[in-house]
Amino acid sequence: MESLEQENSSIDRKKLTGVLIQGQESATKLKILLQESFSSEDHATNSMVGVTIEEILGSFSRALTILNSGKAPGAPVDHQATTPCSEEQESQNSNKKRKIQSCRRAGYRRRANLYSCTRILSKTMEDGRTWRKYGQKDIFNSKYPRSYFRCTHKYDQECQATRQVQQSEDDPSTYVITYMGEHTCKDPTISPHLLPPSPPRPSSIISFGSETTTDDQKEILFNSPCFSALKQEIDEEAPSNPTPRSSSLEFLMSPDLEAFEWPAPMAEYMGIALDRCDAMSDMHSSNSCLDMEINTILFEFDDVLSV
DNA sequence: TTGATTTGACCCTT
DNA sequence: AAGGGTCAAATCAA
Repeated sequence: MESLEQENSSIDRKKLTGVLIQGQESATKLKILLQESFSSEDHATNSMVGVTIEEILGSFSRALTILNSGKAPGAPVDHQATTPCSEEQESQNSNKKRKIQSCRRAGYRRRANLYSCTRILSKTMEDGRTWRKYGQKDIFNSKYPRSYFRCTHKYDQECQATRQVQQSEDDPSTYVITYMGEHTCKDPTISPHLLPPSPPRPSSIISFGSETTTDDQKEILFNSPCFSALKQEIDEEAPSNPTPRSSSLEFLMSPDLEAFEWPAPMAEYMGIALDRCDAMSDMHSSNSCLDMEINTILFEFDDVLSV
């Protein structure tokens, strides 16, 4: 009985590893294709695509590492690290400005890059979410300090999303925003209908090379309010130009994608797609499977769209 | 050991 | 009073 389960688990693991490796190869190929296809004058897009691809590949690598080491990704750390809390210091320090509890870090566990992270460039720090700033730090060899934000609903809804915001050194009017973790909260201040309408734009941003998806379906996906909103900030630089400045894949991978209220089946499948993107990683080989991986995602979209 | 990240107390603004 | 920003210190990863 138990051995059967173990055997199944082993098979699943092999399958999963195979899928991840395939995805890794696909992402590598995607990177090469994107490098070739984007014109060299569009530096912003090029750099964002590059960053995004590196993130995909990094995620793949981590997923494989985790899989091979037998650890569950994002497994909750042991927050109640048992150290009993002594209270002696507080009263002694009562006339100091800040009281220090001897056990204040008992549950503190720095995240070891287990969560997906996505970096974007934006002219504004606003993203429709409510954040609480919890720290700021001057970064070594960096002109500008880095600000640390957590989701306002971290405690009331146990939302794990955080972000770091830092002014770009190249362009101080631009913020480099790194999102980590995913919003699990339902923020009542977010409402899709508040988002601006999306202008018409070409039906596909990236040619996915899929025979299973029609241009109309791509149009639905990438002209949806979700994608429009996600690219809103980046497009602000050129609001009159309906041509997207960065790849739809990037928006597909934005953690804030979850912030939007997808129709139920779509939400489910977007979750899958996001997971897949998140599961890709470090590039070491380049092979053939781009179409397969992307097709897989689109195939799932097809399922949704045909619902 | 160093630099980055997170915590929690304190203070300010609304 | 509640919520958010600041800051020193604790903690962690490299």
